[in-house]
Amino acid sequence: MTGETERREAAEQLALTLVGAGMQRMGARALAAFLFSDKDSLTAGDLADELGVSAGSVSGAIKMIVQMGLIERIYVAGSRREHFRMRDNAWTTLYSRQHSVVDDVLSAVERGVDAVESGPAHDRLVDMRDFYTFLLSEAPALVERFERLRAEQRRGESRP
Amino acid sequence: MTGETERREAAEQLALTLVGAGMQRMGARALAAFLFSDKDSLTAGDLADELGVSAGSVSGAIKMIVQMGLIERIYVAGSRREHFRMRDNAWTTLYSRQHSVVDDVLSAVERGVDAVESGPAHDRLVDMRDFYTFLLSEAPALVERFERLRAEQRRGESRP
DNA sequence: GCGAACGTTCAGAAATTTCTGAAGACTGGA
DNA sequence: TCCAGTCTTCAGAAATTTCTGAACGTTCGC
Repeated sequence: MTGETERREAAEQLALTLVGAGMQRMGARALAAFLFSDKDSLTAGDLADELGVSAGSVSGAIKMIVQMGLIERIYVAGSRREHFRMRDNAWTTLYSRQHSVVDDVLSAVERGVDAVESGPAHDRLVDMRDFYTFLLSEAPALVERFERLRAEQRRGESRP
Repeated sequence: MTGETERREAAEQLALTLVGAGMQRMGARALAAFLFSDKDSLTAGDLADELGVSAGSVSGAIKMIVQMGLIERIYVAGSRREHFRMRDNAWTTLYSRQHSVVDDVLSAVERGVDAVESGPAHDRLVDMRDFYTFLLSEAPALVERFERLRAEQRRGESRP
């Protein structure tokens, strides 16, 4: 709908929001660059130019969002450089991985449940454990439902 | 099951895990103190003693976890101090509030969808929007399901 | 092998966050 | 009104995180 300036601004705006949501600054900016790029893939050098930061920063940012499962390396014939692009199922992947953080919390809560005699504190810890256990148990079905829904939408679009 | 030392250790362990999950240090320690306490309520002074930190730090930590919806102020007859305790539905509340962060992200994504001509970037942004919109739409039903489940469990326990 | 193009690592600089302690504000009792 | 107890605020100190730039690998073409 608009020009390059608006695109950049929207990208930076999204990056800022992600930082507000707890993401690291450079990782968020790099992610936004991937989201908003019409190229098939970006290299570390592309990112450094686009974001105006050092190669070192880019290296760290890429490492982070690769390990979050949001981008992946792809091999481009005839290019020696490392190309990256967003993964197809980036968001459902991210959602699932975030639950491993919940797993860690749950382990710590479990330890608390064991360490505390029955009483108010014990009950509170059990409540916390029960809720997050429930969340974990429901997550896969949620993702599955989303994917089914999306598949249906796609079918619907292709025969209009 | 054990003594005061184990309880403290389990509390500090949980606090550390929460920090790893992105929570602020002092807020996490205060929250753990509430979780692991058998008292009906804690005052700012109690917390400062328990955690061994300044009144200023405690003030900030309490403000934070109140605003997260995890603890609430209660009025204790005959005491001039401010008493706090964990809220009954702390975890479902937290889960729901976290989604207002998602709301912010969605707004930024929406802006991106508008700012970008159709093409790969546009498609990517639409994908992202669709997933998080789906998550938001499913959250209330998820919480409701949990509460129904818990209510059933409680009924089961009371007539054994 | 050699050299050039890229990427990574890491020590230190810069920026940011977090904590403290002192000063101040509020509350209820005398 | 004054006072004592309690909590909040805020400037600056301390700790932590983040970024840079230079040195070091790696890889590929020649």
